[in-house]
Amino acid sequence: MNATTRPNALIAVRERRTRAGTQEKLDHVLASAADLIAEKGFEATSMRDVSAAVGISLAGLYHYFESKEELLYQLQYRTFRSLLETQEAIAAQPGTREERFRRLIIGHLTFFADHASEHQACTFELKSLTGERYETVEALRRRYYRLMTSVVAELRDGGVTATESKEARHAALFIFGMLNWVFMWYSASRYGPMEQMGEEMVDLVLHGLRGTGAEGT
Amino acid sequence: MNATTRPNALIAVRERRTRAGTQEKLDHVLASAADLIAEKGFEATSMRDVSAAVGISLAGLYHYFESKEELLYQLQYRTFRSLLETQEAIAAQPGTREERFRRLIIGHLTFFADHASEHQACTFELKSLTGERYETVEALRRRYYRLMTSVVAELRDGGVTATESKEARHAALFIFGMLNWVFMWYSASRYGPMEQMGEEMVDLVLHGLRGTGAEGT
DNA sequence: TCAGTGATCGAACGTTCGTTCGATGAATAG
DNA sequence: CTATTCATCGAACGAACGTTCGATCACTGA
Repeated sequence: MNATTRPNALIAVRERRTRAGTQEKLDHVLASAADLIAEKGFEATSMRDVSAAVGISLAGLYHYFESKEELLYQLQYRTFRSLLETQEAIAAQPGTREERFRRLIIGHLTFFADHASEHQACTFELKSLTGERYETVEALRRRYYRLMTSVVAELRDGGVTATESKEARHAALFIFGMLNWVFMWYSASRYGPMEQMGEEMVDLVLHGLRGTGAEGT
Repeated sequence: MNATTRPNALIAVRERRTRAGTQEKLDHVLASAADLIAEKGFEATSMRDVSAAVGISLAGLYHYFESKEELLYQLQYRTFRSLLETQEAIAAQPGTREERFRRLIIGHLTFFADHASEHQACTFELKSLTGERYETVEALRRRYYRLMTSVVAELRDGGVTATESKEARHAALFIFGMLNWVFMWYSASRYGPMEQMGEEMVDLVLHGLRGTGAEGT
């Protein structure tokens, strides 16, 4: 049972003893790496770039991550894990279907507005992970997709069908496109707070382009 | 006036005399490169990969493209140019606002369904271009954005306002998200023809999640 | 106090990368 | 027919990459 080759060691990487402050430094490395990856892409970001940005030596970086892919895996895994916790808590709160949908949309947007670099690194570097690491992150992603799809299907199908309709599942995928594409162009200074962006998106999805007119100038 | 350093030589690369079949081979190289870039990403795709996939030598590749970035530029420029021609022709055809909107949505989806690799290379490798090459492609992208936004604004604002409303511009960006995200998960065998996907998307955008109910099972 | 180990480092290894060079067929214009 | 240009190639260059190694410090538990 070797620690480096044990197949299920992906999650419990930090189980061995560490000195105080090590976890914080690891988080700092991941945050800096996310910024670099968001700016230049994962392949174009070298371990030397990361080591320079975070202020430790190249060899020292390998004390925290056994490989470059492991670094990206940790980044994606922690981000999705945190998003899922946040959104599942939001989905569990009481309220009408519309209210739950609205809270999830705004929850997604505000979460990634606070983690813009992580969003880029998670969205555009999907296939930079391989094998078990890819599957583990993909499982999280699927779980999040199912959460959102169930809420969309409640809205579209009226909560009367046992299984989601094909159109509802497609609509959920369309909505994911809106949610994630926002970060291709959004900036708070040009577009105002993300919460209002979420309100506009909810209005579009609930009522269509002609809308209720309630949000007019 | 050196051909390699002249600033405006980006478009008219093929102005010098070529032998018969050269243009076809150039297109073939770009198509193969698009497949590789879509599969592995631009940075991870080496010139050696491209040369092997297309069956010419590494040095021979540099007869067609002066650099790796020029190859990506040609790929993106030609793709957007072709998309713009197609969609501007569609937008010019007669019909109601709803019909024009529907034709453009389906036009976008079917164009990239036929050019899936090019879509990935154009969407996820934006910032792999630099300087003038980036600006040239970005100008095409903006032109396409304005075309779509004007049609969305006609629908949302009822064609009565001289300038597009903020909400209409945001809605157009949301719709771009749907349109482009489709290719993250779409496959014809699992989801059926892209035309129907477009119909469902148009219904969602026009009437919202509760919709008209006309497309029910 | 002192062994053990967590944390960090400079230097190097082997590989792959984008690009260039000089040479050689193959087509074409005069 | 011949000079020119297009098209193609093998080989190489220098740089950058991910990763490893062995050696130090600096804590920490007994």
